[in-house]
Amino acid sequence: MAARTTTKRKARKAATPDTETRAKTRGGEANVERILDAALSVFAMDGFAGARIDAIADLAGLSKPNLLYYFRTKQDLYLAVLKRTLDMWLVPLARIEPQSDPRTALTDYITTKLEYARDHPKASRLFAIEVMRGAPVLGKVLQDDLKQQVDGKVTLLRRWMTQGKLPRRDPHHLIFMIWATTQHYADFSTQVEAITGRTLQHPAFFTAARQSILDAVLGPEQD
Amino acid sequence: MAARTTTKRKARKAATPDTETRAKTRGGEANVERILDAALSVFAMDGFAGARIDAIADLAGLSKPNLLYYFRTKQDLYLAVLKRTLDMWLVPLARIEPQSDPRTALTDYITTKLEYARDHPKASRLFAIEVMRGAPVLGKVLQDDLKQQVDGKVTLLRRWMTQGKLPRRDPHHLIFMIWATTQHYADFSTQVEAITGRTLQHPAFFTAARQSILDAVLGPEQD
DNA sequence: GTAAGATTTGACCATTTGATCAGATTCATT
DNA sequence: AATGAATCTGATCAAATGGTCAAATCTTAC
Repeated sequence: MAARTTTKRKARKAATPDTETRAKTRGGEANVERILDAALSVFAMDGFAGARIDAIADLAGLSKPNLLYYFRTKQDLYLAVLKRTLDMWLVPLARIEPQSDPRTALTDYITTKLEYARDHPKASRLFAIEVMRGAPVLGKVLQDDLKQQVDGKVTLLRRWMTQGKLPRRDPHHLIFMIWATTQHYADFSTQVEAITGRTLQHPAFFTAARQSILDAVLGPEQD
Repeated sequence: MAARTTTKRKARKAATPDTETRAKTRGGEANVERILDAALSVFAMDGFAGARIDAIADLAGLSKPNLLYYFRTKQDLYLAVLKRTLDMWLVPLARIEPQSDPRTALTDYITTKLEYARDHPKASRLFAIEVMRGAPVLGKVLQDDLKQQVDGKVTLLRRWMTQGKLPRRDPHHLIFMIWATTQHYADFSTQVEAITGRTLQHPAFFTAARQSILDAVLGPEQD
């Protein structure tokens, strides 16, 4: 077992180092990214408690002590991964602005979220795991940053609805519905694929999912 | 630590044994249920790899060897918990039948799913964790039982839509939307509460969530 | 009451895991 | 080439973990 681990690492190191941008940056920075990628995979799969540093190190192609040279504890690493992913997570919502056309803004938002679910399913699962655990790390961020942003969008949506530019719905639940449905395709891709045989990777499937959400959120009128 | 564990257990045992139906059934059977409840809590929180047998035993008020007397391995216990929850999970969908009124059937289904999310959030999270891990245990069940059931409902929904009894939507994505939104309130209750300050426990909040989903699924016409 | 079985426990074990550390190796700069 | 800092490794540790076991305690049937 220990032998296999060592073998794996040596294999990567012995392999051509030109595949990655090894010479471009200092070794350290490239390693940090490799570690964060590996950590995302493992944390998203096994959760914080279930994740093993060895597994992350192996996946990153480093020895365990070497990984701990960059991140001193498992907690630090978990925090760093969450932090890195958080920005990407909050950006799309901010693009719903007062001067936007309501239906266009929501269409773009849904499309972006679905693309994100397609292209970054692990990040989606990481957040799911963190939030399902009661958000011990992100709790503050949810209550502060996220709540504030959502509050803003809720009043904006409400205004648009009052002006008849959007079908009347509870704005909070509307947002939750968008989050839930889009993330569902990432978090439950196993189930989705077991039932339909398709993934968001299929363009037609992606389009159908997108249209379904749009119909549900924007009502019957076509866009 | 070991001291605290022992204390905890002794505390429960020393406490009034009349609270639970201790005398009714043989101790063993009552313990099995207590273990399964505790296991559900812990597995739903920490996942399979992260769950600690000690934690489950403590929560169930038993010693670790005593728990292992009922379930010989962690795997066995995990399987038993999943199995116990699975039935409850699949029942509501079956109640959508050809002779049902389409809109009533979907309304009932959504209501039931949302009630389930409110009353059994841990079960919902357990499934979420299992599926997110790639469904290593439930994989077969998803591909066989669940797929077959869904296929049946999909054709039924499609027929109803052809007959104009339901708004035209992709039936698969319609079902996913119902699953995603209802489960969202269970799995992400932390986030939902951080943003709205409410839970499905609030009757008004429950009703609003229910109505939002109904509006999205059934279209604008009131029921 | 007592024997047989069911249940419970404390002690214990092998393995795994997060983390440490001293020393080796590599790298950049002069 | 030499120096100092950055990076990396093998060996190792203490704690935790899943699981075992023999013995103790409790139940039940006679």
